[in-house]
Amino acid sequence: MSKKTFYVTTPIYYPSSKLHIGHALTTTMADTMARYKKMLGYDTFFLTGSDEHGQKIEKTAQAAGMSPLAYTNGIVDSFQTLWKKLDIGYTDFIRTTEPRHYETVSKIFQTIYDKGDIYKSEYEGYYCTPCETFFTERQLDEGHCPDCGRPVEVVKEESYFFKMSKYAAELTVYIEDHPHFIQPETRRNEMLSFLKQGLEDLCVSRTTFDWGIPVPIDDQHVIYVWFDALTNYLTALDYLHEGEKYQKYWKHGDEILHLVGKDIVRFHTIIWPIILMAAGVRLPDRVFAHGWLLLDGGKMSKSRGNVVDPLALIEKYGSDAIRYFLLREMPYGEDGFYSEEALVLRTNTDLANDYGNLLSRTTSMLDKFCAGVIPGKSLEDEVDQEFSQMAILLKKNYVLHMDQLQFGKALQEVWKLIARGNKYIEESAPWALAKDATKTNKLHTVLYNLAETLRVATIYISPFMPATPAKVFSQLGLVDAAWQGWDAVDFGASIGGTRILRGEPVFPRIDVKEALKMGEKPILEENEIQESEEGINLIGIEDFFQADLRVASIVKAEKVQGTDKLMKLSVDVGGEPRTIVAGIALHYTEDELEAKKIIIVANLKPAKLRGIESQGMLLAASSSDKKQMRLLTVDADIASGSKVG
RNA sequence: GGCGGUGUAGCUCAGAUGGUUAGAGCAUACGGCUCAUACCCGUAGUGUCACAGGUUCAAUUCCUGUCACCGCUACCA
Repeated sequence: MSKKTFYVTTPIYYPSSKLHIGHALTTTMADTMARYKKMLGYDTFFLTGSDEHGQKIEKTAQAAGMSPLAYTNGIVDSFQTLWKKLDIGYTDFIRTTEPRHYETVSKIFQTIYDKGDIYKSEYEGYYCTPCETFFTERQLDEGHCPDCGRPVEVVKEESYFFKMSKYAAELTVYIEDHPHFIQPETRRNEMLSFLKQGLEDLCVSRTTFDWGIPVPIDDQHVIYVWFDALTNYLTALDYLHEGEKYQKYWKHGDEILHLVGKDIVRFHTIIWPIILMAAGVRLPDRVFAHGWLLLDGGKMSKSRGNVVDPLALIEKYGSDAIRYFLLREMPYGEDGFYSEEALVLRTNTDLANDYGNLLSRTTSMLDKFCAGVIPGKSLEDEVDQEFSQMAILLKKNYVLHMDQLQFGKALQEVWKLIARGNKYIEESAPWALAKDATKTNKLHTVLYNLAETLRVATIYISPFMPATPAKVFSQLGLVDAAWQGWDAVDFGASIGGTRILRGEPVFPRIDVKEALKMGEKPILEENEIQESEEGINLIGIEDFFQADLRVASIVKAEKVQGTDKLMKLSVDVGGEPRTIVAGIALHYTEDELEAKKIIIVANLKPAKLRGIESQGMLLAASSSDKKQMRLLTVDADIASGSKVG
């Protein structure tokens, strides 16, 4: 019999800025779920990725004088670094800029178009000309552009539309017939009431920017947002060729689960199912919306400067502690609160005092009273039996809560067993038993039960905290994988005779005052410039030398037609002519630039900007408000092509 | 504006088809223990269960109203 399958996804994140701890929440949930299902023996596929198209990326990259792809490459790297540090074990990482995705999106679009569910019409929206952006009525700030505050105008644009209206009734029936499709319940109700108002057709293409997947039947248009972004869930499974992964995890899969934040529920529970219906593809089983991780009562946002940098946090407290905090503290489907103090408190009480200390006192007693060997169980009275009974109940509740994504409750169940262990020590006072030769049997039973409690609890904990189990099992001497898996989760295994290896505390107690002293300035990411000044991300000299910096002299400068910021520079690098496109036209005129000696990155991957290939990047300093920008140059003449470094 | 939700111990929250003393964890106080990471164990509290009416023998639990907060109310990636 083949294994049951489980497919879990996170949203693909938008790389216009760095990830914060809120993103880490969704991804940690997905990872924990994937590890849990894997532990239970499911054939599991876990997908995360990045959503790299759109006007915002196009503009940001342009402002940085980079191609969109070059720009997102760097950010995607930072995503992957974070996931690695958080022990996120995804099966695949999808980028919407990959060829496989282009082809998949085109295929779906074409399929639905051929079916007659996509048609050409006119999109009417509020347009801010200086910002080159469309807004909806809701987004407007008292009738003005929310970005620049200037008045907007109503503009019509030719667009392709997706006939969502056609499927509204069918979707409503589906949601009603599948009570667990949208969770939690309140979100489901919101979506049903949204559907009750009827659906409008959805605008799925744009002509105002280019950075996206072209509409297959009309290259004047690029596919807009949701058709592109949501389809990633199928791309990664090779829906394109209806390949093996697609057959196994999607078409005939046992469970498909999308984890999302509450802000994008509608897209996943209305638009996405309808795309699938139109394309004749099976719908996912569950879309779970979690709440936001709020910071001391306020929403985390870049502009408020209170974005928590997860990397710094991991560095300081370790990834398992962060994961534990996130999963333990977030109430089901609702917003939770983060503060460094709460994190430290949680880590100390649950991980250090209860769990870590139980290991510490158990291994210490095994060393002192049993010569470092876990004894066999040699007696069993009522108290001892309580453990096996608790463990049975724990298993039942744990599975129940995990399947409902009630991570906090599942953990609380595990901690009941841990707490029982600590209480049991007090009740049976092994140090007293050890002094009485007639009570050796009891002593051995007590210590066996404690070791067994730790072993079992650690199995339950392992999907939440991937790094910890190895340490604990090693201290308990239970290095054989046979003791560590779900098959061995029942209390009462024959671990007697195992030699333990007491070690350092797995979760040292954190001095709250000490930790928060830096907490006068908690771990917050002020902005990227400051961060680099403070040198938080230290790099080695070899990293630096990866960039080939050269002196170049500008031969000719000309503004790129139809842009505000771009300047096309013809430069000479030690006799080699090159073209560089840079976003400096607001700060320099053509004349000012000519004959200047500048510093360029000579080994940057070429990128096309406005159709012009830019073969490198120049270095310039800009003030934090971007109003000032000055080129790097040399303070006296030196030959072009000279190496910098 | 419309629809929906929430308001319970200092904090985070559980709970009751209405029925004698309303719960858990954390924090606090006191006591105990010494195997342990100043840890663990025990004990002790404190609550007009948002406010005002109503139904009922009986409401914090049901109903109505008020106040406060929150979510949804389509093109944000």
